[in-house]
Amino acid sequence: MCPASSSRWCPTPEQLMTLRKMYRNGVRTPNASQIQHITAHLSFYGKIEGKNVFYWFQNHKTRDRQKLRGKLNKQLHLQLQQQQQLNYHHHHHHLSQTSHFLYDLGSGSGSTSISTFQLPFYNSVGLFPKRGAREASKQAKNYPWKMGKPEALKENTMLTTFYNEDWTMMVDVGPPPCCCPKPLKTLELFPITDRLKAAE
Amino acid sequence: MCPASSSRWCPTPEQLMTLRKMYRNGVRTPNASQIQHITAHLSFYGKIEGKNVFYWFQNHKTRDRQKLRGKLNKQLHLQLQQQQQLNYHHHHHHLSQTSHFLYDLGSGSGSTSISTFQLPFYNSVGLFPKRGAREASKQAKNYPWKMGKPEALKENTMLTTFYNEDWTMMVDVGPPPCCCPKPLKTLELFPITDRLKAAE
DNA sequence: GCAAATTAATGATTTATTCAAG
DNA sequence: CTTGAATAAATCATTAATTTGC
Repeated sequence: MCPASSSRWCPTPEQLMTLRKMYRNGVRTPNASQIQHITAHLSFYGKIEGKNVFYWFQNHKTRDRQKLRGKLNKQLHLQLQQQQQLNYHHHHHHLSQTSHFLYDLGSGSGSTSISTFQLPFYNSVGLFPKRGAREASKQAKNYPWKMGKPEALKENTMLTTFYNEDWTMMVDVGPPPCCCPKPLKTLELFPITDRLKAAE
Repeated sequence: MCPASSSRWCPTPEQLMTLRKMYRNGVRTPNASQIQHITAHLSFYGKIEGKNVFYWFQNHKTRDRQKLRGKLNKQLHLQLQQQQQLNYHHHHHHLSQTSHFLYDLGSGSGSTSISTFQLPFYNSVGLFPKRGAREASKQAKNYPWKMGKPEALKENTMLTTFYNEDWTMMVDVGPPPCCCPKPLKTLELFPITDRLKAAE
């Protein structure tokens, strides 16, 4: 165990047990006060500093999340594959019909219980007089997701490669007024300005 | 997860990852065109509709704000507490050497020649050049665990019995409004009035 | 059995974010 | 637009587990 001249804290079993227990009980990011308490009391079992406690919770929380995420990913892997295959078929099925598939997926791929166009929006807006006229009018329009088909996308046949960092950036920035300058598959659609902040 | 017959959208990990990334990159309220893009491309990873994207951003934005607000409130409380503690420390700095080992272990064990007592998060990061950052940062940064030694503990001679389930729970749950039924020493320092969750 | 070598855990730092206040 | 405050994610670095060759 920790060499006498260790440069880092080595929790004793008791300390570890205690920290874990606290974690289980919901402690995640103890504040300074709590850290002090914990440190003070754990110091009974061995050398320990406040920062050790601080770091321990940080790391434990993070790694717990990671572990969980990994699990979920694995669990979803099968379903994912299935979905992807479905999508693949779906895409291929419609591919011959050119532009249709894209927005079809967008608004119709789901069970689409709803006949599309009523809903939620009205809830949030119409019911609340609070909203200013400006917002109301803004939302009075069709919901965003009901829009027409994005023509620019219809020609994209390489989804697998299309989705990438650049695309993300592009979408992030928000659409510049002009449309695709170059009709190439991915990047050309959106002249990437460096500004990441989209206008609100 | 999502049962095949689920009535609501269950984002796949890839979808979630992508959405989060876009959020991080600044997307907040994508317009219809953007939603179409996003939906179309995310549909590659699984079933998804435009409204899902729309709602996701709505909800994420809202919840992010809520979370932040909560955090800020907490921090306010913290700052106050810490200030109080600082004052306390200044007044009682040399009170007793008896159980010195306790807090000494807590904050003075390492090189840590830091003079403690600086307000946490009085962070002057960036003032220090990259190299030697290790040493420098030790002094430059202030973290919650940099707070003063818990003087209150100095007089606590019953750690063995004090540290128990109850204490753990106390720290975990966060302090109930009422103060300790048992006036133990350590508790006095932190009149934990705070429900960790402050008023909105 | 036992160390050197290698790998897995995990402690400690640094970096990149977030929203909103100024 | 910039900055404040505080992470949480990513990364670095050291310790513990373990494997391996003898």
